Amino acid sequence: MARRISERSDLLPVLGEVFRDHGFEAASLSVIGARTGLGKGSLYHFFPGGKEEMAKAVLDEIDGWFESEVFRPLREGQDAAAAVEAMLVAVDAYFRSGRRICLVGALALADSRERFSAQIAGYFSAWQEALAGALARSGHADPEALAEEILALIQGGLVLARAHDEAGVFTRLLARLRLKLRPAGQ
Amino acid sequence: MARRISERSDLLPVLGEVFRDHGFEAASLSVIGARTGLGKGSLYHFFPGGKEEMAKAVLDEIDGWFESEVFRPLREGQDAAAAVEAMLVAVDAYFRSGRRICLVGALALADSRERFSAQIAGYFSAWQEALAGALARSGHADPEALAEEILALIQGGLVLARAHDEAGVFTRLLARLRLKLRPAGQ
DNA sequence: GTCTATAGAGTGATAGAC
DNA sequence: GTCTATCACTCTATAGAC
Repeated sequence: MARRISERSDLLPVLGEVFRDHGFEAASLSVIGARTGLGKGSLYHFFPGGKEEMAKAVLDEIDGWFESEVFRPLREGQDAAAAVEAMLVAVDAYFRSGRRICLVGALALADSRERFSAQIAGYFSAWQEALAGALARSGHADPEALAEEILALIQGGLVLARAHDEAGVFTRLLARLRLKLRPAGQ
Repeated sequence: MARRISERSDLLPVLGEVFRDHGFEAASLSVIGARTGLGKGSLYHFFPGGKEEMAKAVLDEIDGWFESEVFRPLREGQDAAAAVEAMLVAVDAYFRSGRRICLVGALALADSRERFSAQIAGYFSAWQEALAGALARSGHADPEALAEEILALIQGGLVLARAHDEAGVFTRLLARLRLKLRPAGQ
């Protein structure tokens, strides 16, 4: 019974992809076991709270990634317009130009939404506030509404890309968004 | 064994709400039975193909509703700008100003997506083509891209409204969209 | 008798918890 | 691995309309 070096934090990216692929309900412990290479015993050792604890840990990890790679740069970037552009680059990379869905958005629409409502709402609120701040600093009018619109475009773009199974939709929407943001930026 | 008058078409709205509330996977036959007031016998009598046939029938009904209430008016409306405005009114009513999610969009993000991919893609394609036509007739530049953007805003707005459990997001996005569409309209 | 709508016990498979 | 609950689904049995 070899003791394969597994750490909770190593499991989170795999769990994230499993939940993205199947959703929370349909991600069964056997699928999770197959993808992680761990038995149910090990999974419950790392996550005594079961699937719910797994999903919460994944959401925390996602929130942490966006906090350091997206939200904080938006808040602290000297050049606000450049920070917004950097956000678009990071978002395009993270969502693989529309080939990867947003787990937080998907959970918001799912049956299990209430279990994670605090984390879901927190993620979008933090994003919107950080983005609105950067938009305000770069001279855009009504930055809160514009930030809301940009978040909706991103989430809707991911829905449409998945619906058509064609990532181009997402790329086109981001390109149009860039054009719209440019005039005020320089 | 009283013979209560049930028709397949009467069940579809209820089934639609069950799938909206729980998603396809998590909508169990016992939940469906409880909400419809029918036993498994009746459900399998109306839908021999089980849950999958139920969902496909619901998607067909949704597509039919949008076809007659949204897509056809967009295609055939004499005043194209008024037809687009009428679409926004119909969409706001259908999604209860953001309190009701789009089942088609939710399925696009779900595990079961592949079973319904043709219907999902068809719904969004028909919508986008009809909308792009009306936008072109009312004088908008790049109508395909604008139609794509409007669809993404609607879908993203529904995600955000659900994420924040606050329908106001959706209403605000629609209001902003109206402002953006007005200049070219008159 | 036939057809349609109904009810629900019973099937094997599989779920998540531990 | 073991547990119990629940899953989707099958099947038999009904009642009433024709």
